[in-house]
Amino acid sequence: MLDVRRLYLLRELDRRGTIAAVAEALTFTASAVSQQLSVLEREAGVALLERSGRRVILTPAGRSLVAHADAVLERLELAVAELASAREGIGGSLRIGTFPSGGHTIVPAALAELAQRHPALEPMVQEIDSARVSDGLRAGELDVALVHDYDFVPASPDTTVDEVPLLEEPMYLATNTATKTTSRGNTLAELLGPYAEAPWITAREGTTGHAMAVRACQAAGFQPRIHHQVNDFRTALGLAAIGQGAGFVPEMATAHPPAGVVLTKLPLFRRSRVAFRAGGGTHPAIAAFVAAARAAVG
Amino acid sequence: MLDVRRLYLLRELDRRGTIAAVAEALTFTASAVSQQLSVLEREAGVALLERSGRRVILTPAGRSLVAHADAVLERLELAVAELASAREGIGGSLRIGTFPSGGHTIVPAALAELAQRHPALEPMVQEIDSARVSDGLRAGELDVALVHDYDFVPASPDTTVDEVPLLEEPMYLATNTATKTTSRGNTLAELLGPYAEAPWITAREGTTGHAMAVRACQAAGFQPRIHHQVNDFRTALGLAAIGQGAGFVPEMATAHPPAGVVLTKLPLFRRSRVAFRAGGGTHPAIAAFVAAARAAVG
DNA sequence: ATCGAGCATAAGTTCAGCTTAGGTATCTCG
DNA sequence: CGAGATACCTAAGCTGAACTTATGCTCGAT
Repeated sequence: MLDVRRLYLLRELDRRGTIAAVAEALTFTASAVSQQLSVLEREAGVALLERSGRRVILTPAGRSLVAHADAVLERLELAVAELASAREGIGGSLRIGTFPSGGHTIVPAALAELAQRHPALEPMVQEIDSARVSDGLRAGELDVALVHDYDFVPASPDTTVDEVPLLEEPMYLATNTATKTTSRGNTLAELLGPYAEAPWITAREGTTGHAMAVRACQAAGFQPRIHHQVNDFRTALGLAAIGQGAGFVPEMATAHPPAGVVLTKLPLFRRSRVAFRAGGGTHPAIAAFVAAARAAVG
Repeated sequence: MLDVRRLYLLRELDRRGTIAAVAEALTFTASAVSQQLSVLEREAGVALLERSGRRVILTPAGRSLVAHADAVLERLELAVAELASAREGIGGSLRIGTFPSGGHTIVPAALAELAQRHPALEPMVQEIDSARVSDGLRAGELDVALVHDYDFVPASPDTTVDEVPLLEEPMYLATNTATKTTSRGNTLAELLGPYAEAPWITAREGTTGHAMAVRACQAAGFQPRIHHQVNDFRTALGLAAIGQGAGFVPEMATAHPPAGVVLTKLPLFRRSRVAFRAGGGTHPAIAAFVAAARAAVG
């Protein structure tokens, strides 16, 4: 019988790219991971890895084995969820990951609801970059996470993670009274066009928020001149208010804008979702969090 | 992560009924099995077993966990099959189980075919009672097996075993020239009725062949007086030939009947199939055996 | 009553799987 | 182009999980 722990290592290698990264994530030494993968390969009787420069890559056989590993681990997750729901009551710790603006808004409301309904549950919140959520879930560092994506920046599909939609909110263009121009229409190009030469305020490079801003401007026909890179939407609004440029903010951040800001609703959306390990959706603590998060967004 | 080896033990306990039987089948001590199941139960956080007299039975939670174990192990079997097909060539040992009359006829023909096509494959044949085939497959003592069932004796469905049909053959009533009566019809009752008071030759008590004979006679309206219990159809034909009674034989055994035997085709069928572990159907050696067996039965 | 079957627990043993240590090949950068 | 960093592998030693052995307890059959 194939050892599922070794299949798990193979899967992590596929996702993380190097043995060293797998070892680091699972707090082993690289040697241990290498040895276990060697054993797996010997048992398989087929080459699963091959060296490529100083790293290793999976052979086709290795990749198809990862697909089986995904299926097996998903089913095990389902079994764990069922056992958890068989235990009476919801309790224990629940590790929650969230993107920063989710932390401000959805999370406190959801946690208040959750604490009231399930006092034995100990939520542990942790801000995390959306791109690292999948790794965190697989490694067991997180049980559930709030994630989002934008138009123009589709999330890459990931079979190891299940997601339930939470919220779809329009993005707003934040400018100020001085720079505001009367728009001639309400397509994205018409709304953004007047700011083709303006300085822009975006999220930090490498984030999906940044990519969304760039691609939205490109779709409107220009390359934005980015002056400010801040992840905090309140800061972005503050900069826009004092005429430092134009920026994108989600509806969630528009509740109490600073004086002088002008907000224009855009035909551009951000979708927030709750993510968890594939098969984990029936886990009572996760299901309770999902329910609380949905209640929190109304 | 749940340990799949422990889930495997739980599944075997569900199938075999006692910890001692599981231990015996897997060549462990009962103590080892008991300890591992205790650990599984502790990890699960739910009662999986409860004592019932001097044995243990699975709780509902335990049984539902077994269902997950079935799914996981089936997927692992699929992975193993795929790895085997990725290895170039078909070789290694293939453990074949067969019921006795299959051993006479189908198996030699199939093995000749198999040896010609795949000389590196080492078939290992073993006669085995059909009732024990499922256990043997799960325990890895067998890779593939010829099994059969009869009308009136349906095989109990088993999710851990996949089967492909091989042959459906009519059963024959074997009598001799002296005792033969002219039948007035061709329903089972009409054909068997004249022998209601005759002595009968059946397979040994506890086999499906025995159960079939009894139930067929009951369906024809009488309780057979069983004088001889032999599993070997040649022997049964020999007894019938010398006027020792009436018996049932499958078409497969009617090729060269002894002198004096009268064979009457009955509206009663025996179905032969090839069985293997669920998920194992794509294993190249198993697929090759299935193909050879189908070729052998024409 | 007695005995065997079945399971659990305690204690001792063994080996799979880990770390440490050291070596090789590859990539990067001054 | 040489030095250092990175990534992996192998050898050797160590540790704990999982096994066996030994023992006791309970239940059911004779």
